[in-house]
Amino acid sequence: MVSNDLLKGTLKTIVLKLLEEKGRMYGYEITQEVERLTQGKIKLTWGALYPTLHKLEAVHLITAEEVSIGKRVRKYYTLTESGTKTAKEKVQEFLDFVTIMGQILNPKPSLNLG
Amino acid sequence: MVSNDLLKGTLKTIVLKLLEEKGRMYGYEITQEVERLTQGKIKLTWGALYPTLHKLEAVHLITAEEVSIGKRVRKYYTLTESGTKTAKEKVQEFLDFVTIMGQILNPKPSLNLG
DNA sequence: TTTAGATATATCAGATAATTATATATATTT
DNA sequence: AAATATATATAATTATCTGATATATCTAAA
Repeated sequence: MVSNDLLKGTLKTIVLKLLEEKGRMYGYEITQEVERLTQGKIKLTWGALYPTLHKLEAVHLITAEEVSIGKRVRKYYTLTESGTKTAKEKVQEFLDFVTIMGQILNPKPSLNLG
Repeated sequence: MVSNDLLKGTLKTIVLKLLEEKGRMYGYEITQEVERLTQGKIKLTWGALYPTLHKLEAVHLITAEEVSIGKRVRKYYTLTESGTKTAKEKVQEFLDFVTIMGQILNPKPSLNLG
């Protein structure tokens, strides 16, 4: 498992990036996808994820759409236009952060973008 | 400037790593060195640094030594044995974290360790 | 000489954000 | 029938950072 401390501040970046990739996701799906992509090394907690989704919705970076699945209601989230822009910015911000941390932690880090 | 959010959780890692490199440092010196190494992109605040130093001292990862410089008292910090071990662990933990984040953020990140 | 800026440590109030626990409810598998 | 997986949500607690404030010394310039 990844140290929780390090994850702080990356939750929004993760959510926005996944939505950018997948187009449309609901909360539970996001936690599952993160677990899958990281081989279980990152597990998002609901207590962190749902408040974050609501916050992102409140500032119009994502929009919610309720879909009935049988008797259950599922909330699908999609990026808004500004959300798409922010997603890119956040990812770049993270890459910059890693580069700068590398200057402190010594190993010359190179991030090969695809 | 690096997003403050991302810095959360890395302060201990930064402090321990710098002490490992330099052997002996005082608080103000640490903030200066971080600014220098990152070209001013990371500025530690005293409100975060000093509590962290006190905390690290409390759990015996570092020891403090007061040195008189003229009329001024300066507190030099040094890694303990377990502090040295923890420093290495924390750095590795960060490198692992970056690798895992890369699996979410897409670009295949490679960290070339010096 | 006095004053501004750099050096130096420290704490506190407030804000932010994550963890853990808890609540609720349906669907599926055993 | 019970357990597990699916699904969303909130509250209390804890951790940690920011920004403000306080205090004091040293040094260089006006």
